[in-house]
Amino acid sequence: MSTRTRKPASERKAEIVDTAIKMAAIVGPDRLTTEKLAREIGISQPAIFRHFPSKTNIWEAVGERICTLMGESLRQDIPNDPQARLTHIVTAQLAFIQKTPAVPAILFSRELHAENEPLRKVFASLMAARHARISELVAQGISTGVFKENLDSDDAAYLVLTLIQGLAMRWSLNKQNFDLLAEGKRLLALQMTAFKA
Amino acid sequence: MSTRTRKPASERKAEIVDTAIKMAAIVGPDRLTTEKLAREIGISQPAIFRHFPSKTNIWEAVGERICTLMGESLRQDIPNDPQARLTHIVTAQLAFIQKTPAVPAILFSRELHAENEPLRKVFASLMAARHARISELVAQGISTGVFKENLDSDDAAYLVLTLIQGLAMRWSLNKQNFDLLAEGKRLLALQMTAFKA
DNA sequence: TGGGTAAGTTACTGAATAATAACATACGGG
DNA sequence: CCCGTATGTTATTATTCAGTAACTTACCCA
Repeated sequence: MSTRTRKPASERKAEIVDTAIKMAAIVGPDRLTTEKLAREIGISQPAIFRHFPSKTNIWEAVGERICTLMGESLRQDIPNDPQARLTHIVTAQLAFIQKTPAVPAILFSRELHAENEPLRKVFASLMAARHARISELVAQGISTGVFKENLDSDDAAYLVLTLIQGLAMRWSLNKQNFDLLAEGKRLLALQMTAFKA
Repeated sequence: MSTRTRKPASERKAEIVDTAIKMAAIVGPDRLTTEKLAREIGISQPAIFRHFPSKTNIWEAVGERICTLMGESLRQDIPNDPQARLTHIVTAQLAFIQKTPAVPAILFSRELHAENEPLRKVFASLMAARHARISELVAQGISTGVFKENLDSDDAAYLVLTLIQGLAMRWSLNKQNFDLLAEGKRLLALQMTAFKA
């Protein structure tokens, strides 16, 4: 009685998704088999298919879950001036990546994108939304006079996005062996000098 | 006689490597099977193994080949002033990626890195060399007074590298659907305003 | 409290894929 | 010109993997 042998579907589904996210960062998204996933959870491999009709659906659920998590991580947007906001949004993004290294792992996985169009779309729209948000902040900075007038806010936003992505990639390839946040803050400060009036 | 049915080993080996590079960009490095490779070349699948003891060795040869190609692509270094040189090196790099899209594909393939340590090292040292080169150019720019004195040349070099990588990734994920060179030049120009004295 | 169902099990299948074995022949050097 | 070997071939294997089939039982609720 104390040792529960089964779990309700909703709970088990969430467990599968969370475990997939956790393990994707370790073994790589495409090398994560249903067998490994099941073993980590402590159930048999076919039990996975009680909860998802196919492996593809697990990845779609992972995409949705990461969307939710990422949305939450940016809910609080405290600072007032655009420059501080920009720093804040980049910092939050890097912190999220540090806590959820599966994100760059999945993002960099060309195979997953090739195989799973819905997942690709989820991440593409995540990136587009992020770009729009940053671009908007830059535009605010221009109008309040902290950024120079002839700055293209879309270009600036791409540079910032690229900074996040490039840094995440270097961090990922170097086995996560430096302080992502510290490095990000320093480089962003330098980056923003290109924007200033 | 006109239709040669066999090729000398050296030629066939090179053909296998070149075809692997070509196809890695299309189907993704990890989805490239020996069967697909052989079919593209026009030989049987086991024929591949006359020339390479295992698939891993093909990827190592690919790494070496890309090293060579990339080295060649940067041999001519015409401009004199550091700023133009920086532009030139970035442009050359982007042009190379445009011509050899397998490079970002392989670079972003976490699976390959996980499975093939020698290949990971090849690419890591390629990136390190590129960083050193850019950092050196920035340092020259500082000493000749076009870049500001308090600029950290390593940080600046990371920003430039990150620009290349991030751009390559966006280009790769967006199915190579914009002008990599034009976008790169424009963003680099903006980026460099952060470096100027 | 007992019965139906949801959540699990073991045993299995078929497809994909790297690699091997055994056999065949093109072709270059003596 | 012809022989040996380098470069192929077809047939086959072992493994890994997603997914299915058939059966089992824990747990909830009437």
